[in-house]
Amino acid sequence: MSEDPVTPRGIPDATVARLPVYLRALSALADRGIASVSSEELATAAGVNSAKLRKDLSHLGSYGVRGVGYDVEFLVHQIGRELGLTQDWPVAIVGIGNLGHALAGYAGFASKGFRVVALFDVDSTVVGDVVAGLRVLPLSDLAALAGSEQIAIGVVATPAANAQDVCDRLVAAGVRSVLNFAPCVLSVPEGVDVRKVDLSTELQILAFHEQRKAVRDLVGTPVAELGAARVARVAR
Amino acid sequence: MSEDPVTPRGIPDATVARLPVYLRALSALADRGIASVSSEELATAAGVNSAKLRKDLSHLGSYGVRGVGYDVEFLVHQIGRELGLTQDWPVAIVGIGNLGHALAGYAGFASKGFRVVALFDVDSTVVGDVVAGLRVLPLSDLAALAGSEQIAIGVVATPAANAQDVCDRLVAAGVRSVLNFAPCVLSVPEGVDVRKVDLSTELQILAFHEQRKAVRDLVGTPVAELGAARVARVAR
DNA sequence: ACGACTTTGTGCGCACGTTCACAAGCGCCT
DNA sequence: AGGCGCTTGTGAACGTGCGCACAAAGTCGT
Repeated sequence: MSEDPVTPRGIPDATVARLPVYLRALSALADRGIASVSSEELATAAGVNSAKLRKDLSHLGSYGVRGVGYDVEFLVHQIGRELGLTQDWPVAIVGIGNLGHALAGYAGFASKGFRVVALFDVDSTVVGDVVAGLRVLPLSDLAALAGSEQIAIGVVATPAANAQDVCDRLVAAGVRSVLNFAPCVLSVPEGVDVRKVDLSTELQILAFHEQRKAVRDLVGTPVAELGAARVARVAR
Repeated sequence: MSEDPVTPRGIPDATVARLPVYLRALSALADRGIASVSSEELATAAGVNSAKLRKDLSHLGSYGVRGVGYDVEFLVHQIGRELGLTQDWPVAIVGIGNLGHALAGYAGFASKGFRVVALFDVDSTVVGDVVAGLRVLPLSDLAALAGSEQIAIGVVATPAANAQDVCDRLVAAGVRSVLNFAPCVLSVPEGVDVRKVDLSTELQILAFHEQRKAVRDLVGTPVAELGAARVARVAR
């Protein structure tokens, strides 16, 4: 539901997820004055396999010259256009706590055409403050913004308890792309995209692997059955 | 390189990535006093397919009673143990800017056994400040911490330019799990895990889909070839 | 005590993503 | 001008993950 395995007749999701990485690597190369790059070099810079990189880029079109490589400047432009970075994306942040503050002030937003245009919070002690040059508005003002300036992307930086309510209001205000920092699942109607950024989840995944490594070290076996955890399963 | 497609002889990566979500949903149920839950209910709460949920859980063992469901309390314990949440994970945060501040004060850390034990920064105007009850140490003190208290997880919250250097120092200090918030790829030796949390990337992915939706709306065609972007490709 | 109902655990087919390996294509050097 | 070397673009094989659908297994009612 509300999730396409592949962008219809277009670029695979896995590829789309990597394009920003390529773009950043290319930008870095451009800053260093490098005009041309081979798939091998770019792949190393982006931390991926060169064949994967080439297949990814081939989805955009046949840019790139055999025997030479890719024109850095040109590729930056093409990827940027494909990602929709030529236009300006108005962003609203809801929840101006610690994280919301940090997000509002994050320089990485502006550099790629994302413009924070509104900040919201329920807490009346925060409303009215000026953060990163913007006055924090009460959450009730969100509905009004639907008519005036359209918001493309809504960022949810509230506690989990309020996240669904905030999300619903964003959707009601016409937002169809939500970036969720709250540790919870958001349910949205068809046609609305949600992406989750979850600190706690990432840490737990790291902890899992860390635990694996610790056990491996103790046992000294390179790839050992973990015992303890699944005695019952082995015994079945 | 340095990335296992599947945890050897163990739980698939895709499953591990979902376990924290299940855990959170289960904790919420437990808080509401619910003792038992079916795969269907839990799957809905976690936003996944029920068959997928059952298969995921089956990797941990055969907990769950046919005709009844899963014992919430017990499952919380099992998933927690599998993720290594029964132990305490010492975390160090490097880069106490806007984001570092927010991370240091993030309550979600403590709740799952992650304990922030040290804060570092290069900036001498920040060093010495007390953030979230911890004194910010100079980056040069990082090496010393390797001997005394072992750090399990290092969080990189610096600008991209410093990230690789910081990461190298963390690894040198014995850290084998890194959570990277800097918008860049980190290269690490074998045996070290890196997970990336990237604002800008997430926004760009949302922008891509948003652009697709905008084009679809304009054209009115449900699943249309996008033209413009790939005329050259069609003509081949 | 037995049968009907419910829910788990999983075998199987399918689609997606990744990687290898190579043919096609382009520039450069002689 | 022609061949040689380099790099792209992609066909094909492989592995992984996902979801359906069903048998196994346990509970509850009578």
